[in-house]
Amino acid sequence: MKQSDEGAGPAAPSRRKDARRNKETLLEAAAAVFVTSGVDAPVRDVASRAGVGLGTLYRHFPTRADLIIAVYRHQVEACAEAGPALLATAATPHSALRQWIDLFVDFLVTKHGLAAVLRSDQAGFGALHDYFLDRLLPVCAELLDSAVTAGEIRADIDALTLMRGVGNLCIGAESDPDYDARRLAGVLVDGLRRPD
Amino acid sequence: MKQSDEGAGPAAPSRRKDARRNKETLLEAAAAVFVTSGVDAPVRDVASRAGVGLGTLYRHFPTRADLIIAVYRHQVEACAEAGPALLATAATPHSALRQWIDLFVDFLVTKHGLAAVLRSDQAGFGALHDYFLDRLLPVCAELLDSAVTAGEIRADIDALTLMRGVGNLCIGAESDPDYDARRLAGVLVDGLRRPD
DNA sequence: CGACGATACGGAACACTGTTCCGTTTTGGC
DNA sequence: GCCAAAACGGAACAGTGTTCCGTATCGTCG
Repeated sequence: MKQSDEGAGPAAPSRRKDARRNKETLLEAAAAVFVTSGVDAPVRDVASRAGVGLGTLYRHFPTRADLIIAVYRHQVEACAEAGPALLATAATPHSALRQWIDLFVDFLVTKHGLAAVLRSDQAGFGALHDYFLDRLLPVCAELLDSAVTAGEIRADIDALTLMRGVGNLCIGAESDPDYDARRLAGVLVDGLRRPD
Repeated sequence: MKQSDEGAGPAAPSRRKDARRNKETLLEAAAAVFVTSGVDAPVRDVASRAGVGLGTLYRHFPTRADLIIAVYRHQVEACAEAGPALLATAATPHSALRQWIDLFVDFLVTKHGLAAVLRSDQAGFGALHDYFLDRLLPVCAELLDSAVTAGEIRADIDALTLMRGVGNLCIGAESDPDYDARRLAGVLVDGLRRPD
């Protein structure tokens, strides 16, 4: 309902060897191109780097967002799993929240243009936005709730607003050494503390 | 050196009546189109709404950024002038800073897509970015310095980082009622307070 | 081993941008 | 009224994402 391969299982790999190989090649090419040219790199660059035609790329990844999701899925999963872990090990819920936000910011800041495209309303990027939210919002909400329940922070900021805010703070951070998104995110999380 | 009409005086208006009229018409058309379709609206929409050709538009506003700057110049000026005024009337420098940030956020949030394009690295938008910074950064720096000097806030966030952060927080705020950029900016400014 | 249908491939073609260019039209001074 | 300078209009160019379909390849089945 949300995406092609989310509705009915893990999307059985093709029976054809060339198809499987091309998909793998495309993922590697995309990862390489994203590192050097950012996630906004022309689709043609990815296809040609992989040595395949545009049609092939689009069959495997119907939209640009699907390609980006596939490339970064592992890291998003890792970030999602880190939430509960931090909650268990950190001194306080607020500390866990702060550390988790740091993780999230580091992830975004090291992917050229990801934060920007994450927020984009451009057609076709909705899937990307949705994926991140589906996967990470519950994690953020749990951390936030814990901190609120512990009385450490104010209760008038919801998880969605916080995540979008932090994501927005990361936009452009990778291309400007004078802009310190990490510190800014830290200030934001500081600002959540109960005004008292 | 920076822009067409900034280097050598206020850019003498054309001696031809049709040229002056078209420029005015274009500004009105642009303002109208920006309100309904955002500042990302196709240039063609502005030209056709104004009833002129593309060539005419581009002669008056060599780049899209010039058009946007011209449309919002008044409001940017007003925001810039509000800085010293707030510093003089507010109870504390931090309060003045907060109120000024509120003004800035309100301005950005009410202009569809302005915050996004302000931050954009797209070719041709540098002028827009530079204009905002030239005009508002000194104002922000003064407010920030006053608050730091008064010992109200931490000193490790510079004006550029703060402005870009606040600008980023506003991205997408106009198209999502669940995202409260104003409140988030308030939290950020709260977070600037000396941790003590 | 040799068809043969399903599957996947490649890249030309399309739609939609911003921007440039230049032949044509309009204007204002003489 | 004439004419050079200025401005106009929109076709044409360049760079995107995306679609489409004729062709090539693969895996199976006889």
